Amino acid sequence: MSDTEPSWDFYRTFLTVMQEGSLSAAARELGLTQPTIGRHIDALETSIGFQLFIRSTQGLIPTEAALELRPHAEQLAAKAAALLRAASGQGGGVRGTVRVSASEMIGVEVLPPMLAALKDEHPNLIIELSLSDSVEDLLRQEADIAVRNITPTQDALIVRRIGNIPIGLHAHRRYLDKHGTPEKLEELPLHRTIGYDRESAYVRALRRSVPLMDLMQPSFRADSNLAQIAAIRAGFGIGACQVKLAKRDPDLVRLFEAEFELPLETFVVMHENLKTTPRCRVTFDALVDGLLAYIGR
Amino acid sequence: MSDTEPSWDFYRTFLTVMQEGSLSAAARELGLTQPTIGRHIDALETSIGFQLFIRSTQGLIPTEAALELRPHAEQLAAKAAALLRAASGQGGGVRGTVRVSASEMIGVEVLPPMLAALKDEHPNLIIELSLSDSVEDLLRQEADIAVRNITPTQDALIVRRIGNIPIGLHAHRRYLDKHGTPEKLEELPLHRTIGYDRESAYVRALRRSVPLMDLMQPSFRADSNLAQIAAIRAGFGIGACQVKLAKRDPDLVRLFEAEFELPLETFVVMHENLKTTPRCRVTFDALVDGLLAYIGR
DNA sequence: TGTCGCTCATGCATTTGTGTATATCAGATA
DNA sequence: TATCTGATATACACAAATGCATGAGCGACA
Repeated sequence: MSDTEPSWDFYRTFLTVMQEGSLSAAARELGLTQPTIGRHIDALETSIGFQLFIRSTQGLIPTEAALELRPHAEQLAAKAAALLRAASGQGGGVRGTVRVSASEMIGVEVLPPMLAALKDEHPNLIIELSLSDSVEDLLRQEADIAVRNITPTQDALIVRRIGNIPIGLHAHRRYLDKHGTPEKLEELPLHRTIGYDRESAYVRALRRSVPLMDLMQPSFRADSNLAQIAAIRAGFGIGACQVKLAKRDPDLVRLFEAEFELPLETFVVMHENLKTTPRCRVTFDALVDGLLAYIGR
Repeated sequence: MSDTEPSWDFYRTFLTVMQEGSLSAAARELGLTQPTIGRHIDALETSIGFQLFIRSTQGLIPTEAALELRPHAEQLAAKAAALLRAASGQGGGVRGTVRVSASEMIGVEVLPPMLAALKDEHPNLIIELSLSDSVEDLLRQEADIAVRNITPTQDALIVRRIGNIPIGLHAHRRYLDKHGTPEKLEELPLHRTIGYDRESAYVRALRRSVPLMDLMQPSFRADSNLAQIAAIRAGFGIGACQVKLAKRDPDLVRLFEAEFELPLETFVVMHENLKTTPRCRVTFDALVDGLLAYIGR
């Protein structure tokens, strides 16, 4: 065990090897060569005093220790990326990289036009969009700004409440023509429905507020809201999706408009430290304005 | 502006230069030479595309940009240190480095015997003690375990409430012999008292709960509780300190035992991810047990 | 079985980075 | 003014890290 601190570059190499699964793949990723990567890992291992990988001819198998160090290396990488983003914003005016995190649905269906307009206004702005629902993004600085659907509990965050995005039950006209349009909620179990795959916290909360959900045995299960809306559009059956999104397609029919509507609370969140940073400031404002317009105030 | 990501080692060099104020000092700190440090900074500057320091013959003056990047580099360093601590704990059993954060008072007067006993029990444990009251330590992983006096609001933390450490007014017998012992609280303004220098959040809360405090114009002001207790011990005047600590010195007299007692809530806090880590687990337990014993259950 | 594609390991030439030594400048002190 | 101590910058030699080329092992597939 050497007494001197290992090069921080070794941590990056280590993480890349963990992510890619082999020295060669990590080398391609980092723009280095496989022998170099191998030597980095060797050096890191001797430095910390234990083995990180079991070498095999079909790749590297991480040891327990390596698995335990991985999250640390990921956080390190997140910080390094955040530093680089901060650096990219230097030089006056609105410039540099801003990283936005949003759910798949919001990120794919709702944000793009807003971000496009923002880019038109600020040509020097580079926008990264990370599709994730993790609440910890901002604190780990994996993103600068997040669009979230639950109240952020953490301090040190600037939270702007947008309002409720209405969720309704929808089906494609083609499906309804073939299988009939349910008149009463009780008929729902007789229909092909689209639901969640795993029992996430959100789904459990949903079950509590809508007891009816328990009766439904979805014939199409997907955790991805995007996959769900794709299934609705494909005429697979009846599913829940944002009312505003469904309205864009004239062939999507809303069902039980009076009886069924879930509110999806929406927030735009940013770390307090970034509020004076021009690139984050304008992006935050643009998202707030855009989303307010989207829900129709 | 180069397109390739700078070496993470450059970040470490940058931070050290910021901390030390010169290339030469940073070189000594890092065990490298001044030309090497200079080249690192050069490389980092060309990589991010703007100047970080204005060179002068008596050191380096950081630019605005450098000042803005510094906190990012510090967080990066904290993460790197946390990774290394995690690595130090590998290998089975209780081993490696654990970093404890506590207030000056607790860290100097209360913890040392507990930590000594802990070390006796686990010889392979290396204990780092960081004296700080910052609440963000744990989230930034600047420490593994913290002893705090306010309720931690953040999620993802394991919080163990210890109880209240009683704070009382005390003076040295020598002072009382010379200036008399106040009989009523109203006499306090006539005495030499010891108080806080700046209006911290804690002091404001204290003022609210003890209106009398407003009448006192401390003749000795210090933010450091250690300095305050030192002043009490030196017979400077009347000040507040932990009752348990005062009891250790037979010449310290408690005043207004019936009328004045502030509770100092105490918690031991750890990040949830560390609860399965042996070195953190045993240290957490030792601190909880030790502090419970200290307040006398 | 032979070949292709992937992997890691190793020897060697080259590039890159580092250290040593030195020059230069600014400020404090006698 | 002379001197000492701190700082950065630069030239040059050396050490260290990297890339290249190659060898060898394993699995998929024809």
